[in-house]
Amino acid sequence: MHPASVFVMSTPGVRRATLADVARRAHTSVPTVSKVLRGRSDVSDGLRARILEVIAEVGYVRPGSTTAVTAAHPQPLVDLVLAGVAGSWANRILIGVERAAVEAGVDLVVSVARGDDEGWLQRLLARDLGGAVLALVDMTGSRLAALQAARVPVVLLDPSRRPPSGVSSVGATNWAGGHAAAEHLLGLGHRELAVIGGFKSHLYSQARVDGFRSALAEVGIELASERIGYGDWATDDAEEVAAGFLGSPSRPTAIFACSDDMALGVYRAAAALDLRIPEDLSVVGFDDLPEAQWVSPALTTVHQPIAEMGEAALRLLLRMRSGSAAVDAREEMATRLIARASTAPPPLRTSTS
Amino acid sequence: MHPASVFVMSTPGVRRATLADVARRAHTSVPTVSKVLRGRSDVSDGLRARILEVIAEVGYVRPGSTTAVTAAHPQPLVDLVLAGVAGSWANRILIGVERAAVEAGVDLVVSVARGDDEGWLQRLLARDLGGAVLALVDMTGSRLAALQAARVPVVLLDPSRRPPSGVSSVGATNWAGGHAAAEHLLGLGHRELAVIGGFKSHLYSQARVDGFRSALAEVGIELASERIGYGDWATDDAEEVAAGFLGSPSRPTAIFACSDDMALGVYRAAAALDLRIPEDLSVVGFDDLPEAQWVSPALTTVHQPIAEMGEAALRLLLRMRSGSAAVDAREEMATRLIARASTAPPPLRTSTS
DNA sequence: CTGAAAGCGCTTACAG
DNA sequence: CTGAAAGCGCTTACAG
Repeated sequence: MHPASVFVMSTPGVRRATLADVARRAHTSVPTVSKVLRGRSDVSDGLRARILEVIAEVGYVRPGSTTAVTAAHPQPLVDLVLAGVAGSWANRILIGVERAAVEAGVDLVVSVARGDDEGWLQRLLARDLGGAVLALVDMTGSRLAALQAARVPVVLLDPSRRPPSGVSSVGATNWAGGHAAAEHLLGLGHRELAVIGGFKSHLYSQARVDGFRSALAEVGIELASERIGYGDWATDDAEEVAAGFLGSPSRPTAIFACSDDMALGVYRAAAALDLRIPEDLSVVGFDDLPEAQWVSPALTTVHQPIAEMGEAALRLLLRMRSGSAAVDAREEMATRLIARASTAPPPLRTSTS
Repeated sequence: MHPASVFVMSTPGVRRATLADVARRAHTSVPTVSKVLRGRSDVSDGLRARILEVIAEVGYVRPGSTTAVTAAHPQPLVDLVLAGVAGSWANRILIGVERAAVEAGVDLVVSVARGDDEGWLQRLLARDLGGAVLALVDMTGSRLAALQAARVPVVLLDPSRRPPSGVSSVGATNWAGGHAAAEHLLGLGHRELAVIGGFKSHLYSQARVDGFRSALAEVGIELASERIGYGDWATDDAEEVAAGFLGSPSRPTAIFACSDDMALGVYRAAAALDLRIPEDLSVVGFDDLPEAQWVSPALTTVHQPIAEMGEAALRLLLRMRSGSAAVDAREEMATRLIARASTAPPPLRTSTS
């Protein structure tokens, strides 16, 4: 770097360059730089060239210029794109992202992407923003490509599929969460366990089921395929799957549902068979939605730090933008089991296996 | 072209007004005018009003403002400023405002204003956006003044105090809601009623209490002053007030709490005295938060269409911006009583009054 | 609260 | 050509 850079005390980007900065680095005076900027002819070609060079170097922009307002926002905008803004999941994401945005002094543009609507993408590209956190369930390759081509830094928040290389993401420790659910049930004495996963193609479904299975394997329990079911993440579907488990002769004493919504389906299936929770059946969910505290009995579940994931996503984005983080980072926030009233030791059985 | 030149077109041939011009005409100093423009609070209301008048009169525009740029290329951004982003109230506002924004094809910048932090205001003024919906509990006159001086259209969402003239707002029919609560309880046969309001200075508290009182007066029941209490909108404070009502010899058979949070305080006070709801005591809340459905017994409450208020606020803002709505409009969205399990006919009494 | 004073970033007029 | 000096519009820090 040029030795004269010693004069540029503050970090570039924090303080906007002034005419004085340019003058100093070009070894000339402020009035002369002003002349160059105003297109006056009474400046020698050599000096003008040197000044123009420095102007480009330090990124000087005239106050009030269009570039100044559009490109050099003192506080840039960052996008948060959500599949919807209603619901606890979206709200907690927003809480976290907003918290980090306030802290960093950036403003947040919140867009909603519904189905095939690409209005948000067009507007985002038109605005030429500082970056985007995408909390979309379904992020197609073409949309990502458009963002990459426009050099918009992007972080995927809890993507359902493995992101393409070169795309950063933030998620939760799903495997560890499934593992913790199994350990909790094993610790209570359960040996007859079943699991209900979500869509098989979803990363977090696979990871939760795998973590659960691994913990069982560690104590020598093989999870039979009849004890693994899959739902569509929603209550109704899980109710059917649970009914299948509970209606079989080798009824499990505990079920791990990979979402709280699905755990509620297990509640319903148990109620239909007059099985009491937790006396006859223990249930563990995943997510820790607000409902988990309200339902009766209160649901033991694996807490996902959703707001913290949002916070981490925005921070990662800002680090990527400033060049201090790789563009294909992956961060995972820790999950933890919250023991409530839906789990207890298994009922005593007449026949011991 | 200098952006400001577009604005100068409105007064051709005339030198652009400066702070000094404004100061002179307002018989004050340049620093004071500067303060008003930046939304600082340390200017007296009278002086601020005079300065704002002169600013409008001479058509002063902040240099470097993007007014011209925005006029040439309307950036479809609108601000939503919230006191916080967590909680059901904020979330429902956001849902409504976002819905209307998507519909209108504008993007939403969500800012959080915490206490005395004025970062959001500085950023908003720097961006010079298409307008702002302010869902702040506490909107000081100095901040509004800065927005008015910058010609940013503004709509206050459910303001706690009557907005100054020239400022639009959207609220709920609070008086009608209090009236409906009373009618519901009267219809069940209650004659011994009490009410718990929120902060006396809050518009919506006064209106709810007044509506309640009016409905009683219509059937010839005078609400005694011992039957009117005030809390701070929160559960704890309301519990104390309710304990006072319920501990008195002339115990009411029904209590109307002006917020759901306060209604939960009534629940607690009743539980502490072994009073059953609704057999011994009927309770009506206000807001219809999600909790109202989850608590036991489910709370009868006055529903506030919060998302719809958000929607209305953004629509009003866009109409104001396009000139098809007055800048001092007031819209009220209808509340409605949702009867659940916390209200029933009053208990039979041995002594009839 | 109010505004005099100092300061900042830029422009203008002009001496060399 | 070049840049010191004066000036302009605005902001900030602070005395009263």
